[in-house]
Formats: sequence, structure tokens, C-alpha cells
Amino acid sequence: MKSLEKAQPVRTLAKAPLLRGLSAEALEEVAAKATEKKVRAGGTLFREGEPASALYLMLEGRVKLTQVAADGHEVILRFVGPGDAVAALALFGDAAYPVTAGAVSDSVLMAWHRDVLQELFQHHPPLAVNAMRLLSERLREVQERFRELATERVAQRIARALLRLVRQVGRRVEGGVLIDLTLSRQDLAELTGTTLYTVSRVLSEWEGQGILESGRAKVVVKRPHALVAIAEDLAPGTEGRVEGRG
Amino acid sequence: MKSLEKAQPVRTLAKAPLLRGLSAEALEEVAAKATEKKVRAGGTLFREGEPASALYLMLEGRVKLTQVAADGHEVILRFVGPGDAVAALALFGDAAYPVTAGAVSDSVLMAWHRDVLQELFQHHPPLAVNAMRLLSERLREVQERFRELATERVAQRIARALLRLVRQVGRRVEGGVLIDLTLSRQDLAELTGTTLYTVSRVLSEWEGQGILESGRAKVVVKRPHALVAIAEDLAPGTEGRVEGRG
DNA sequence: CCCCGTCTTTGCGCCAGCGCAAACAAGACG
DNA sequence: CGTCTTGTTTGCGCTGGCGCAAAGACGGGG
Repeated sequence: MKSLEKAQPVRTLAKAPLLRGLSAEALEEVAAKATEKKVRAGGTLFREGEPASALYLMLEGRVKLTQVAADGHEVILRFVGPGDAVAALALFGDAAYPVTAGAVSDSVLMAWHRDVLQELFQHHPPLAVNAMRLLSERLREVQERFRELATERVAQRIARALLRLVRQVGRRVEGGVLIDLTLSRQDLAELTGTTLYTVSRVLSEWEGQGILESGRAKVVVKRPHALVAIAEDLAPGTEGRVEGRG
Repeated sequence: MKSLEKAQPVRTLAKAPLLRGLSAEALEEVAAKATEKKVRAGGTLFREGEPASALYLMLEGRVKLTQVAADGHEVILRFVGPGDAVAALALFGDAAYPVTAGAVSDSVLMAWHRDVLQELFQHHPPLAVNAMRLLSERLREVQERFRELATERVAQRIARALLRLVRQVGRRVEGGVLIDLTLSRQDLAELTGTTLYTVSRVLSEWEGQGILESGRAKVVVKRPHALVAIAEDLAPGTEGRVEGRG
């Protein structure tokens, strides 16, 4: 359908939420002040706790933002792709990155150093406004997930995570929507605050019900509405329903 | 110790993170454009989902920010007090408040309407910078709590919640530090993603160990370091320790 | 084309935490 | 000063989800 999915960087740039509303000249100036950064799959863009030196904008690839607990337990905060900004929060107040950014696939990013950015923000107000918008969007989303984690059970959270991924990186394929990134059971567990075993069991169950198909680090959602029903804790009709929460 | 805790609004204003760095004149102008708003204990400042019309700065009292799940399950995101801004995120991008703000005690706030605020932001750059700083601080904190909720067990999370509250609203009293707000078991449960029963059991245990004293909606922490040890999952010495996570 | 590393599945036992129910405590209020 | 409301404690039984262990399955690299 969309044949321009992998268009020129410039094209992507104008569409990036961070840069939206900038005039062509402004865009050019802003772009001129950026450095290009490449990270191979498996590589790390920056680590949690490092001094926050730059703001990034993704052009290609996929990056995973994680936090790790003292005991090594890892949590995935989000995946970012082309057009998304990374470390938008790091440029104000916080001296250190609060997350680790690791490339899931070979990635190309634009980088603006802290100082350069301050200057750009002054000259181009829309930039600051966009950054705030992004921050607030992020905050809203994390709060929502926090609430989910606090109040919902595992199956619901996994359903929601899958639905978000479908929206974010879903690609229509025959028979359903493919979540277009390498997504292991472990990844899903770290997204939803559970274990890979539980994720595996839940997905097996859903596969048996024809809700999705999954393989090695791959998920194709066949009946999104069924996931919605699970996420919202509605009685799924044919299956055993749960009354209340107890 | 600090006899000016309940000083004049003006004094508080200059200290508010949101207004820091503003010149005296700027401060005056900003203050002049604000409306005063009062909410009685138990009243509601705004509700989740309502169109976000204003940014608030607390002068007196205490407000609780909550989200509620579809099934009525409630989650407390944070408590805010004098000097704190409320709904800092609502003014950009988001049309609706993502949380409900309810007064825990009689509260007085300054309010700036959306439109006024846009204008103020333009005229007073530090204001925008401060707002971003606040947003990023908030984001960082929620992310941290998200990770905790995903990886830590209940006792750890309760310990952390208490430590945060001690830092935020702790008041030295004889024999320990009083958490200076009405804090029921239910509240603690909603802060940490558990149930009031479990909170009660955990607090009873800790009371037995002399770590704290608690009464009706009241907690006095006697040995904060013990809570730290629990939060960090260190062996508490005399008590049974847990190896790993299993 | 086969081997090896990685990912996945599933049986099994276990326990942290849940949530009802019921008794109890402490302020609030007339 | 007694009653009422609201919060707290605790026994009890239950189960969702954990995590080990071991057996598949997939697929990339040599």
C-alpha cells in the first residue's frame, strides 16, 4: 500500500513529531546542526546513568529503551522507530539518561548535542513546544501503563502490549497483522512485567483459540478485536468468563 | 526548626520550581494573571478525561492525583503539596487531564487558564524551561515506579513508597519521622499496586520489628535505614533473608 | 546440510499475595 | 458519654503466576 515507507531521510524529517511545524528553512538549519549517528543491531546508543549529552531523532532502524533493576531484572519501556525522538527528557533538569537505549536492528539517527539544542530551542519555538508535547505524551503513556500494571492481570497486560505494538509497528500480512519487529517471549515479558514462561503459556492459549499466530520472536495478530475483549476484560463469548476480579 | 513553613504565598511562590528563575517583576506579572482557586478536603479539582483547561500551582493543602481503572480499581500517582505544580502536562498536546486531582485537605491553588499560559510562556522563557524540567522529572519518577512495580515484590514497593513519602512530607517527631498526611492502608495499597490487606500485614510485621509505628491513617518511621535495606532487598541481619527471587 | 546456539513449550510443584469475613479500634459527632 | 462511621487487623482458604528443568523447534553460519 504505502510505497514510501522507506523514503529519503528528508521526507521522514518533515514528518517527525519533533520537527513538525518548522519552516523549510528552519528545518534545514536544524538538520544542518545535527550529527549523524549509526548503531549496529545489538549495539548501545547510551546507557542508563550516563550523562545525558544529546537528543536523538531516529531515521532508520529500531531502538529499545530499557531499565534494569539492581538484581538484573530488565524492563522494556518502549520501542522507538523512524521519526521518533529519543531522550527528549534528558535535556532538561536531568543530568543522566534514565534508560538504556539499545539498537534492535541497524539504526541511523540524527543527534543534537545538548548545547546546540539549547540554542535551537531559542531560535525555533515550535521545537520547544514539540518537545514538550512529546514529553507529555510519554508521561501520559507511562502513567497509563503504570495503572495497568497495578490493576490488571497478566493476560490483559499482554493483550494491551500486543495491541499497542500492532498500532505502532503493525504491518498487514495475509491473515492478520504482523508485529514488525523481533519480539521474543522474553521481550513481551519485560514489556508487561511478567515472565517469559507465562507469556509463552498465554500466547499458546491464544494461538489455540485462533486469536494469533506466533513463531520464533514473531507474532501475527489475526483477531485484534479478541485481544481488545481480553484487554477490557469482557466475556469472550465462547470462552469461560471471569466475574469481577476475584 | 523551619518556622517559615507556612509563610506568605508570595514567599512560597518564589520558591516554587515552576516559577524559579523569574525576575521579581516577571513573578508579579505571572502572579497577576492567575486566578485563585480553593477546594475543600474531599473536593475535586478536576477529573480524569475532562478537557484540560488550566495549570495549577499549589499554595496550601494537599492534593492526590489518581487514575481509576474501568473496574473501579484506583491507583494513586502522587501527592502534591505547596509549591508543586499540578497538570503541568495537560497544557500541551493533550486535550484531557489524564488523572483526577482530589483535595486531601483544604487546599488553595493558583490557576492559569490555558490561553493565558501560552502567552506567559512566550513572554517568560524560564517558565517554559521550568515546565519542561518538571515534566521530565515526573516522567523519570513514573518510569522508575513502573520498573519497581514490574520487578519488585510488595514489601519492597511499600518500603520505597514510605521512604518517598518521608522525603516528601516527612516531619521529625520524637522517636522518628512522621509522614505528615492522612495515609490509610488503602492509600498505601493504591500507591504500590497491592491491597489494603497486604499493606496491613506488612506494616504489622514492621511494627513488630520496631521499624515503624502506625495508627489510624498515620505512619511514623522509626528506622528509615531498615526500610532502605528492605527496599534494596538486602539481608536485614536478624530477620529471615530471601535468596534471589524464587 | 548439519550443528549449535537461541528461542519456545510444557509439566510440575510451590508460594506470595489476594480477598472474604468477622472482630476490633479509634475518632467523630450528637 | 454512648453510638456510628470509618479504618485496621487477622484467620483462612484459594489461585494466579512463578520458575526450574527438560524436551522440542527453528534457523543462521560454517
